Amino acid sequence: MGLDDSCNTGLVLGLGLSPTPNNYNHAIKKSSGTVDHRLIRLDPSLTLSLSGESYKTKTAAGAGDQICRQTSSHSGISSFSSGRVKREREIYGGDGEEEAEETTERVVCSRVSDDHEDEEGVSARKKLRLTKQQSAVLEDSFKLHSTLNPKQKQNLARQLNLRPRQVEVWFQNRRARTKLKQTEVDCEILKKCCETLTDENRRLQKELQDLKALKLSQPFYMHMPAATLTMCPSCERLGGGGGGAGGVGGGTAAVDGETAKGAFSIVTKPRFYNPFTNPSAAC
DNA sequence: GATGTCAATTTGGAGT
DNA sequence: ACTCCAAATTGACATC
Repeated sequence: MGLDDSCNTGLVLGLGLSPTPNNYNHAIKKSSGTVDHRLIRLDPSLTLSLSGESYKTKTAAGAGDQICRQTSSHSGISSFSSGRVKREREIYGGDGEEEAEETTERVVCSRVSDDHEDEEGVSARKKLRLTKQQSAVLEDSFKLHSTLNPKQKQNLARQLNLRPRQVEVWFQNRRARTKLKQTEVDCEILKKCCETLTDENRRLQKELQDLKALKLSQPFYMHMPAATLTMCPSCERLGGGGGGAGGVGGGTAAVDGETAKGAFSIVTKPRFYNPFTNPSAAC
């Protein structure tokens, strides 16, 4: 609570602008660096390297971790797939190599962030809860860039006394929350749009019915080709209504020049209203 | 105890 | 092979 109460991430809200699973993913990815979804290049250089030696030692530490975790993990069901091993490598080596040796034992067995434990004096089993200050800093950072490059991740981790992996997870979850909220916003907009269109459709249907009723109520002579007298509702000019099913070709010419003499002497063939040549559109 | 929140985990796809 | 990420899920914790 309070963490994402305000979704003021600076994201542009709007239909068609929300990130879809695919373009969102592509928008934030670049070949050799990380870029946020606004395409701001943060750090073009991506240098994450490990020597084989340090990798081995840290992986070995991870093995110890595995045992420890299975007894102290808050979930207790971590499976440690191959992906998990990769994670361990990242957590304990990849980003914070200077403190990896120091923290391996500590982090591995306490499982929960030690700073948290220090602050609140809770057991290692208690779930980590970021402090308000940590959340605030992360939020600020997220406002600047919704993705992190390794350097930024490491800096944040050091600043907040968290593991880089925790920072990374926080950003992942934060992006997920942002997207969820965006989806909700889009859904609301679509709902309103649908309501508007439904109303408009209803109105047009009614208008059509009124026109039909009006047409039926006219005397016989008014049943003469009505389309020849179509009047543009906006400019109130008489239109030719040409191009209809019955009046292809000479229809328009028949109206031109003869209109002033009256409808009866003009039209020789019935003409039908063609919505695609609606005089209104021509105005 | 039902529910919501959130950190953490798992899985799978994409890029290199 | 490796990294990064999104999406789905799990489980601890808070709130009512």
